[in-house]
Amino acid sequence: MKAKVLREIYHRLYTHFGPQGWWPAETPFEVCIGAILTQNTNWQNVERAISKLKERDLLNPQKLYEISERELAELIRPSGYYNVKAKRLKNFISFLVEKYGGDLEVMKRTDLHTLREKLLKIKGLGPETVDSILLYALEKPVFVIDAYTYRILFRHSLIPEEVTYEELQELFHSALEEDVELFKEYHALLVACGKTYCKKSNPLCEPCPLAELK
DNA sequence: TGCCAGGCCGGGT
DNA sequence: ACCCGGCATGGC
Repeated sequence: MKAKVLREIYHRLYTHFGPQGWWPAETPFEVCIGAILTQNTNWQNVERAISKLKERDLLNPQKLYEISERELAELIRPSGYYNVKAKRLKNFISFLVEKYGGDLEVMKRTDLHTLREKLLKIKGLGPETVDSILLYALEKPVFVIDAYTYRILFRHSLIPEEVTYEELQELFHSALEEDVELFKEYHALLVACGKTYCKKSNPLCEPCPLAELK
């Protein structure tokens, strides 16, 4: 029932927006950094911050491990919340360097469920950030839920207002084939739809590519 | 100009 | 177990 609607939404969005080819980053490590920097923040601002790190050739685990938190905060300033985010980046990078030698390939080999639990314990990483890292940097079959996912489904009366992250994620997991590329593309399409139409400032979602869902 | 953006934490009930 | 203020920049 609901599973069919979720597949229908995917096809509608794919037809409307075309392939998204997410995540916009050159390396898996860059995905991790972007996932933290984009917390409640416009992607354009994140790009500025990442450019600063690239300019100085600092976009790798070892360099960011060695740099001071103050200096890091200054570099990522354009992304907003730069003090808290510098701390959050440091927390993640320390974990990566100290437990996995700074190697995402090594991290990738550890059991998915326990890895997710460990990442969630890092201060500053919540479910969306962790799942973005798992899906887009580590290629794990985990569906990412974000504000757009919630808003789009809610506006189409497909979920109750109080639905939790885990419940919503379970909805997608049970409705879809366990396919990393599908999960990546679907989430990216929801973001595209949210940015273009399903905005707070456009409460009626006009013109909505998902109009008259059955 | 004010509102918004691909969250999450910590302190208070 | 919730609820809510705080965190901050840049674009529209």
